[in-house]
Amino acid sequence: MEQRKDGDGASVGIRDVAREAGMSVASVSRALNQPDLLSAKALERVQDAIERLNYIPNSAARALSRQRMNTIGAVIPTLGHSVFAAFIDAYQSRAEALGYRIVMANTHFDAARELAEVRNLLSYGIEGFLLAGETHDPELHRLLAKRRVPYVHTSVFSPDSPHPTVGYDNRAATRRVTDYLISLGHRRIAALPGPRATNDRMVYRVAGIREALTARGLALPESLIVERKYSIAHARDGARELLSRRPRPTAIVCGQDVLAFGTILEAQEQGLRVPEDLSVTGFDDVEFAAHINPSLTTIDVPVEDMGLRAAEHLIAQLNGESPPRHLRIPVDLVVRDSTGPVAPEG
Amino acid sequence: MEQRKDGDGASVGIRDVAREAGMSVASVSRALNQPDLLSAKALERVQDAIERLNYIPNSAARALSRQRMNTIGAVIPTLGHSVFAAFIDAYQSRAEALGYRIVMANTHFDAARELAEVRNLLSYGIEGFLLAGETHDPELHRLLAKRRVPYVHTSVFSPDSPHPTVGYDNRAATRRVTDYLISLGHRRIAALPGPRATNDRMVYRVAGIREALTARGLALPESLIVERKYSIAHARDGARELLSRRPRPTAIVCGQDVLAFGTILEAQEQGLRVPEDLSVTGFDDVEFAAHINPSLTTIDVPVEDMGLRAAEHLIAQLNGESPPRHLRIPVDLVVRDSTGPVAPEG
DNA sequence: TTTTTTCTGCAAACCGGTTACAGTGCTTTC
DNA sequence: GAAAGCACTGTAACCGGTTTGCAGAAAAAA
Repeated sequence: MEQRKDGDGASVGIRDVAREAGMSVASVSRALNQPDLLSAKALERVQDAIERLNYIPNSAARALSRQRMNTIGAVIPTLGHSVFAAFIDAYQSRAEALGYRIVMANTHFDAARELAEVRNLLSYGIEGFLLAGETHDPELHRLLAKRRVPYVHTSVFSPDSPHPTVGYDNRAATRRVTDYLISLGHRRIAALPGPRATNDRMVYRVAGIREALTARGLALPESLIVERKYSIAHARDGARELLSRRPRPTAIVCGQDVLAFGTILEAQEQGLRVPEDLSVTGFDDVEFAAHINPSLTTIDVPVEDMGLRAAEHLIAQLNGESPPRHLRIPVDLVVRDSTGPVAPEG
Repeated sequence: MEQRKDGDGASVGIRDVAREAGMSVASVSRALNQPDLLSAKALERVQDAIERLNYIPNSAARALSRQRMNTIGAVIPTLGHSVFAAFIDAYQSRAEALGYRIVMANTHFDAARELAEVRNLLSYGIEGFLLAGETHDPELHRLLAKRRVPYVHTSVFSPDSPHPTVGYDNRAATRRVTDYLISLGHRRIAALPGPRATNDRMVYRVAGIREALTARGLALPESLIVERKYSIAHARDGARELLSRRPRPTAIVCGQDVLAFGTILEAQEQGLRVPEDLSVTGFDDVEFAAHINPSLTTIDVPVEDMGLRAAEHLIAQLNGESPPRHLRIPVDLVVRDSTGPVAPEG
């Protein structure tokens, strides 16, 4: 068949190394994979030969033979959101420390695209998947189940789900925020989540707000829920809409810090004081949250820790261990200056 | 040898598909790779069989046989900086559209770690590398050259470099910013870059400031250069140091938007008005730059475009084409409200 | 020196696609 | 009607490590 082969000895194979070292291919392979089985001097001879020839094993051949790639996937909406970026950064670092490589795919909040990506990565030999959230095309889980490929849903904690989760309880988090606002005297509370159709965390976060309100006999009417994409400009637009409602809400619970930042800017532009005239809360506690003016009351999510745990969870599964199916990452309400008591009725 | 094999028909091979379709493996392979060579009905029979068996080709085998992985790497400092995240996001999207996958590695601004990562990814069969900046361990280039693996330096544009670059001229960018400040009457201009030892872009940016000043007979004394890591808190600390110099600088050119944000906050905390008492500039034009108060004068870097171009550049090389060795990504000075004329000497 | 123990080599069969080369059947042309 | 041409399709070698069971060798222990 005559495969392409560089003339310059660019491709050195294990057989070449064996010849150079004056040993068998078996020994070379053993030197690489089970060095304990070799005598010290044999090992050294092999390593010298490897060095001399600048041999780098062909990992496709290795993967084919071993039936493992030592690679796990990260299938997330987008790196454009700092929360995901920091999350994946930690995931990657931990995975690497454990001997795994990361292949990344972005879904851009599109379930069909997510399925296609997973299929693509499966064919690539990916051995485990990190998925964002827990709402996915059912075909996706069917695929993974059929191939027995481990996976973990992240940014959610759902102890009753049959699917492993490593994350936090989104509903409880916004319930807590809302409870806090209620305790400050707020009664007319609005929600500014991200698009719920493509992000189940946002569904839960809105549900949490509603639960807290309902528990106190209050309501979250549809007119006080406005969805906007995750940008400051979109957020301002959404805030404008909410602030035009009459009576005006005294607090807005945002699904994310960027949305909250936009909301504060819009309120200030309209001459409203935050928090005196309007309380605003965020979610995630990104870096700027503590530094904007007023500083943002938000939910702190330890994304680095979550990324690290997700990697460990997946790799434990790959090693045949059975880590706890669900891992809760604790989140905290961080009270800063964007929330305050409701102003006395004017 | 008895390889591990799931009993549940989890691993369907091309031979199984061939059997199911009643055709040869060659035909199945052709159906996947050169469908034109097959008759319509044959193609359909194969596709049906693939569907029925839920066949996903094993890409390790494919890579072994084809001698290509269709995978390129992204070796960057960290995803924690939104600029890199957006950059890689675009890179990944474009690469995927062109049939390539991305494997990521973070160096955390450590050259030794970078070399190790590249070695690691080479053994993985990575066919091309995106590298951040142009200062790297010489061994790295030796390795890549020996194996004839294409690569591209990004975020820099160096037409005289022997190494391909896709990026912008950092020096010219800060020269422009500084010229602008000088035109506003500023004479005592300070620099707040990120750590230069681990980031050559910062070296160039400082050089650009100095060049502009020197051209007007002004100077950038070492006492007016303070390096700080990329966080708001570190930036505030650095700004505090610069603002304690006497006479106080009237403008601070920051190496990055986050640093500029911190500088503005610190100035405001000290009771200085921006831009009346102090002009501040950033670099990158991240999302918040337009929205903070005052909005930030900065250099707009089209990172998405750069990511896309980097992917195209690399893949063109892989296809045996010879793209222009150096590609300049245009950057723009965006004048906003954080800069203004220097106050009349009080 | 003898008996163990510890290494090392051998040679071939994998892993699962790809593809050069050799058909096969069917239509076209003289 | 035979030869030639064409469009498909099948066979089997190959990519480059890994593994294996046992035999032979070297080193360590007795």
